[in-house]
Amino acid sequence: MSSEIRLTPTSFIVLGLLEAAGEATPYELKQVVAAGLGDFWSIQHAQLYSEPERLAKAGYLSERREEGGRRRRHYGVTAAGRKALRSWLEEPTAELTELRDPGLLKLFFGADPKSLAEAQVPVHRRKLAEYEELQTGMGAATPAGVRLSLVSGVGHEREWVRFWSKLAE
Amino acid sequence: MSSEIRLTPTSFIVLGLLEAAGEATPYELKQVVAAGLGDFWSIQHAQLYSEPERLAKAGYLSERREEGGRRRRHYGVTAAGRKALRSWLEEPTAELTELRDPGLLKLFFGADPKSLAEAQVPVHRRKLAEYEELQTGMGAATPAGVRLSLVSGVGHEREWVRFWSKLAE
DNA sequence: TCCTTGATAGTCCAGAGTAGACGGTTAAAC
DNA sequence: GTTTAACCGTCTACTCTGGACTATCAAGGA
Repeated sequence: MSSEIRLTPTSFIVLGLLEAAGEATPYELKQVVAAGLGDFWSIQHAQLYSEPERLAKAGYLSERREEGGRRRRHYGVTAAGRKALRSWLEEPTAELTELRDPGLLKLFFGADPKSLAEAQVPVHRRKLAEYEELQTGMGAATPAGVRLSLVSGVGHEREWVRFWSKLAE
Repeated sequence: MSSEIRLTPTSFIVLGLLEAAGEATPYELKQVVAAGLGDFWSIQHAQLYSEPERLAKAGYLSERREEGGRRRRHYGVTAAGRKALRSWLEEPTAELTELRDPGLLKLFFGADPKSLAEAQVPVHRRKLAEYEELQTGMGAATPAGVRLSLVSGVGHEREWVRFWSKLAE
């Protein structure tokens, strides 16, 4: 509740995950990210340790540290944190996707389309299959936002497979 | 040709652009990026000043500085730079796209799909139109890689328009 | 001729994010 | 009990970001 800090997408990821989880350690956050969210917004594991600390110092999270052993830190969202998350969610954004595709970059600069495509097709196929499997595994309890994000992910992976497959011919 | 440095995507963007341009100042690179490449891999203008300096110090670029006035620095690719670029281009990559979409992130965490979609549809439509216009403006001299990257961009923008339009209903 | 204005061009810095090495802790199996 | 593998956390060097700030130059008007 002291210094004002800039809230970045990373901040909202931490706030959003903690809001859903109730309370969690950085390690638990790391697992949640690895289980799915990481596909939509990659984040370094070290940040899941440093960012909560930063947010706690600014009053957005509460921190409880274990006494012995691993001395894990458990974080929870405070009222201020909840409010910041709400107002971020309520504000629609007109920002565009930031696309960073190493393969596309090479293609742009003149790499051989065919050999590039041959490397890209299988990984995109695999990703697509992974998404589709996640989709069939979702129950009625899955939040709408999570479901819709996956729909988007599937659409884009299909597009990639289409694109690279054509180049592979 | 002294210190070894890590070559990042930023490095290859600078090398690739300079290879195509022959020789250029950071400001000129900035304009090229703004004219198109920036859509595929965003890069901060300050980096177009610092990165060439870093590359020059490592021997990948030559540097010529104007004597008077603005003291512009003109950079060109050295043999070592050309070699590094070539071997990067020759190595296909299996890395996946890093997708960073602020709107999708909000959706994931429970933002209202409809109002989000209403903000997203117009900007994606505009981007799509911009890409299509670029496409029609391309001549026979346009490198294949540039043309193909645009094809990919169009495909993804269409996908975004499709996705958000459906949510806007 | 000098002045204003706007486009052109370059520098700087604090702080956020990345990549990955490294080191401790714990439970289970042998 | 000791080994082993999984679990968990910290650290550092470096890259990248966002944006403020300053300087240079060309053109047109007074």
